[in-house]
Amino acid sequence: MADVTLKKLSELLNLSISTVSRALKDHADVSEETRNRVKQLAAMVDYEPNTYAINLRTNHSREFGVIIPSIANDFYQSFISSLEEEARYNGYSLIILQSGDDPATEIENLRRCKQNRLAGIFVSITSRTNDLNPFMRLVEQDIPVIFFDIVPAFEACNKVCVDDAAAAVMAAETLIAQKKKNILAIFGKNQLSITRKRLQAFTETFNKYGSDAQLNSLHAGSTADTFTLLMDHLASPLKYDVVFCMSDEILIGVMKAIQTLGLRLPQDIGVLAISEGIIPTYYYPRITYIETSGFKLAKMAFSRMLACIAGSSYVQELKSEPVLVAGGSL
Amino acid sequence: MADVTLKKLSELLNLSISTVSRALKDHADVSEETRNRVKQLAAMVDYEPNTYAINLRTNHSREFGVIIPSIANDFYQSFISSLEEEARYNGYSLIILQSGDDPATEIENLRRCKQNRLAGIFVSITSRTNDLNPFMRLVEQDIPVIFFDIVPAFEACNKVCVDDAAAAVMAAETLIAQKKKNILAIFGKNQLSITRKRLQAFTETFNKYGSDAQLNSLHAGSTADTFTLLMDHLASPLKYDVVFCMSDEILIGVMKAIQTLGLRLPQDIGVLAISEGIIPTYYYPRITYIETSGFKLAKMAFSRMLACIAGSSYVQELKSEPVLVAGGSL
DNA sequence: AACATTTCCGCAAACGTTTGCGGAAACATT
DNA sequence: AATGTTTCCGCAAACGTTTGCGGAAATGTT
Repeated sequence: MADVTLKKLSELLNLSISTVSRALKDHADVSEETRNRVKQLAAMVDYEPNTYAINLRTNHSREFGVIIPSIANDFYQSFISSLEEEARYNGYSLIILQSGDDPATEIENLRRCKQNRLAGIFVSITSRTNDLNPFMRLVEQDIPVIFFDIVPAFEACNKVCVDDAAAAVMAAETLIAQKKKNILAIFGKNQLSITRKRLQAFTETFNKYGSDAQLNSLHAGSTADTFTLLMDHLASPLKYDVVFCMSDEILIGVMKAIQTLGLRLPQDIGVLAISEGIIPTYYYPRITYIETSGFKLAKMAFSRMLACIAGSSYVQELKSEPVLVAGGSL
Repeated sequence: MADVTLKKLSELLNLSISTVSRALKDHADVSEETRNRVKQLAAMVDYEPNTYAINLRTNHSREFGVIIPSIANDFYQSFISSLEEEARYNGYSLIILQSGDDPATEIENLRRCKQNRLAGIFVSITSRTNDLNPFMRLVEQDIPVIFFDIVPAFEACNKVCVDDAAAAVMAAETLIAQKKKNILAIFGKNQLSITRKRLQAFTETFNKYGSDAQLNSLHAGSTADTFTLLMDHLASPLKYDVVFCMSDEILIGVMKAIQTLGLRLPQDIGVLAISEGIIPTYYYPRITYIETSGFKLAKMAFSRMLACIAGSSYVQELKSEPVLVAGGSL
């Protein structure tokens, strides 16, 4: 029952191994009749090609590596979910490796990818990664590397990421269009590049439109930070008509405060967020947000990967366009 | 630069391939001196064994398959995160395959695992899976299969899952200890086995303790269902002093209603849930919940897998004990 | 000094595929 | 009828590793 190989098939059919192999892949060098005989028997005995042998012979596999800081994150969750679908549809599999935001583990994961001779690697670097050489060395060995989400700032490499500036611009424009006049905007840690990009684009947009809105931009390092900050700033008398949240983490803190204070959306105050799209559905009414979902990003990353495998050698930097998803919080 | 093999090493060292191979794995048949020479050169030229060849030769790989309905789920997220850590620590990798709650895709994924000759498979079956034979066939081919979370009801197989009954009992006991008298309990779809187990254990516990609490148990199919149901049942005059939520999905709907109605935790009403542990932290105060986290489950599943690979042939059914995590909602 | 034992290493087969090449048979063209 | 062309198939090498076996040299035992 166990392992049926090309050899066994060839013996049963009085053919050579080569002919059986070619027949199974519809090679023109074998007659239609023989092809059918072979395929029929193969189906009957449930022949399955030995992937180990194929990999060795062809010197490549149909597996991609995915290196991320942690899978426990809404963004990576949607990204991987979408990427896996694409991969499966194209006959590839995904190997997941978490770096736990530790550069050393990241290097170790990279080594494993190389050792397993994966067909390509998708990687979202840790916040503390500063040596990109190990990644570049893979590229030199013809293993395509696609950076996504958190990508190196300067290096010439394939990058696929959210258009942070565009998302922030869209947020600002939405608030301006809604004629909000007293805006409390909460951003993440100042040293993160994502924070700087979003903050800059956000404020610049208000200037560009010559808006007369009062804009108060604050930073919060975590959900808990945001909560205490907001409990203070949203205390009555209420000075704001809307709160803008740069990320899901912040949105959660803001909503905790709003609930605790008994404020109601959208009558008492409006809320607009930049979000992966999961958290906003947890509230009633649903939060209006600018989507930076991993789904689209994954499809872009995957098609870029296929292009690389097909031989595209130049590098490319792709950005996914944000989309406004209307809820009832504005 | 590219591919350095045993052959190249052997030529550089004037040794045979076999000796080099053995030296690298500290085989006793090669002298200490030679071993060191070999290892030194190998390190210098950055030799990396060809995994394809090793797999073919040894006829097994260090990769596990993980088949789940969808990765976009808090439970699977924590499960996989934890499982990947364990695997990596033990030199294994994880291949993720989503079935999209479609039995046909599930079979296809299973076929791919078999074809890729993975070392073992972790699987959480879809809600519509009823033919377990394809899985059993893998077991016969000496590929261990560990079912987790959603497991087959009757078949003799390795199962690792949450102790649904124990979690429900703990929930009931908590409510009784808190002397709650008017309980609104929301459960999921009645046809799901998880619902039946939790509902039964929950109500039986109240009977067992001879509680005089008023218990109203309702079913809701989704978050939206729960919301509309609760908007009705929690309308004033408020008849309940606590709401019990069987799952995260239900908790979200309940909280939406509570927020919309402007009820405050825990003064106006209490909330207790059975949860994966993420959602309860999204609210203020944090929701008190019975944890059924995937972390512990993953560790149990992995060690069971290792036992299977080591030759343990009997099947085992493991349950993870739930834990009460106190928040401020009771 | 003769023999037995240990130490160390190489030969070669095997794992299951893919594929370049060559060749026999069948067919088509003069 | 002789030649060129096409159709169909098999031989054998190659991918890089592991490992049983055998054997030469070194060491130990009478």
